[in-house]
Amino acid sequence: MPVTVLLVDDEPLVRAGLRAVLEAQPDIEVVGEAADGAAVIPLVRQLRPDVVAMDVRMPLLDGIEATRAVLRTVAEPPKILVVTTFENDEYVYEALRAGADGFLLKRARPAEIVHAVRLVAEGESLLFPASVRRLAAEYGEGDGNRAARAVMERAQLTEREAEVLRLMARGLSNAEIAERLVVGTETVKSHVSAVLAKLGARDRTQAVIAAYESGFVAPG
Amino acid sequence: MPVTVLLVDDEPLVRAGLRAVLEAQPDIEVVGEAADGAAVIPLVRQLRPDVVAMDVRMPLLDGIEATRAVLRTVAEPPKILVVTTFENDEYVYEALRAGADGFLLKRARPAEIVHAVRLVAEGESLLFPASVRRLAAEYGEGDGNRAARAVMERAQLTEREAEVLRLMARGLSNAEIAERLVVGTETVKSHVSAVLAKLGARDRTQAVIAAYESGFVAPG
DNA sequence: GATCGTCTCCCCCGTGCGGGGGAGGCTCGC
DNA sequence: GCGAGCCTCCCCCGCACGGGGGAGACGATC
Repeated sequence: MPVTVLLVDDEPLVRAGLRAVLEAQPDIEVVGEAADGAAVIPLVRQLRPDVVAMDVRMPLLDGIEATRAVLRTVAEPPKILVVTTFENDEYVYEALRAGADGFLLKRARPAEIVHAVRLVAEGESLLFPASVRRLAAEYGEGDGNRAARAVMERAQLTEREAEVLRLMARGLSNAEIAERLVVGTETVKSHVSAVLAKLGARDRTQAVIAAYESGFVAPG
Repeated sequence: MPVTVLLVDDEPLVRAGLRAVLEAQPDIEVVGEAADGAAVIPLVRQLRPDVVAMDVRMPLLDGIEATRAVLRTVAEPPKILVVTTFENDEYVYEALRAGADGFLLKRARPAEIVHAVRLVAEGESLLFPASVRRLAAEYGEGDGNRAARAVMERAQLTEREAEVLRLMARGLSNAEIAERLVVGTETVKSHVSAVLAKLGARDRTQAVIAAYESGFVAPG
């Protein structure tokens, strides 16, 4: 059974782009489109998508309000993936507070977009740490950090995973972590993979960046 | 021609350990030992070692004063590698300010110790980022950070290398950095290798940690 | 008793990474 | 003119890493 997606964006071009990227995957199916947040609720009720890819800036009802509305009124709501255009970062953590499961920059590569859809469909919350870093760097203090912190809290790492992430953030290799925790390297690899998936990180470097950006570990 | 090393530590056991580790390498030769900082200067003049591995805490003349004395009085002074026992972190950045080229925890693995000696012998300054992180975590704010910052300043990254490190700290892969800088991936690999060598980092994750710990990049 | 989540360990497999070399072209300063 | 430093690109090579599977043991929860 494929992952079903509903696209919500006021720009037809963006919808077409997302559709092209997602439908290229055999396990993802775009079941509908909407041009405004106001149209989302009936469509969600009718189509029962697994994931809603939702723009934040839209006329009538923006992505944040639409997210709140969906989560408030729909039983077994879909996962909400907030799509942002890079300029409107302050909306991002608002959306996360509203209950969105992750966000994504429009300028992300196709592979990243596909990855994001699959991850939220599986119930993982995510962000791309590098994206947060970029946002934070370009729009003053605070917001990017709050967004990252919000995602880290939502990441729901288990105790063991958090322990592994802390050791990763101290520069240890898998073998060294295994030695430290007195377990096998395969076990460590399992935990590392879980951490990467939950944080939406591609590799251990991005995971460590997320740890710093979110305040999970602090410099100095 | 092998790298020649002078060992300076008041504990014979530590000297014996360092000697065993270093002499196991065909390209490293321990040419002398001293039990106190006061004996260092004549020995340096006589033996002309490439590297002095110096403990910080010693009777009569500590490692910091000994470092200052050597650099002040000897022409073409050797590289100074400060060996610390983990408890005395506040001495570390003092030693770096005094002109030491790097430091090393006694509990480092043999391979790391050898690596450190080779690096400083080649003229690179270094530290082990994970070690700094550890120090900083265990002894409040400031000191570890200052030590890391001092090393980062001493690392003398070129403009290009600094640019590459910034992109590494945003989670980009070598291929992505190459794309961004409009150069080949082999070029990026060269820069990355240079950054790792200068920072004494084993992999890109440790380099990013060093970047955060030193304030080279800042979270939020 | 059955289910779920966590922690543990195992397999295969591709590839990005990093070490080890080398080399040409460029600018700058001596 | 000549070297030093930097940037660029190339080769070979081993390995840690990470994806994608699966599976057993344990405790908590239902």
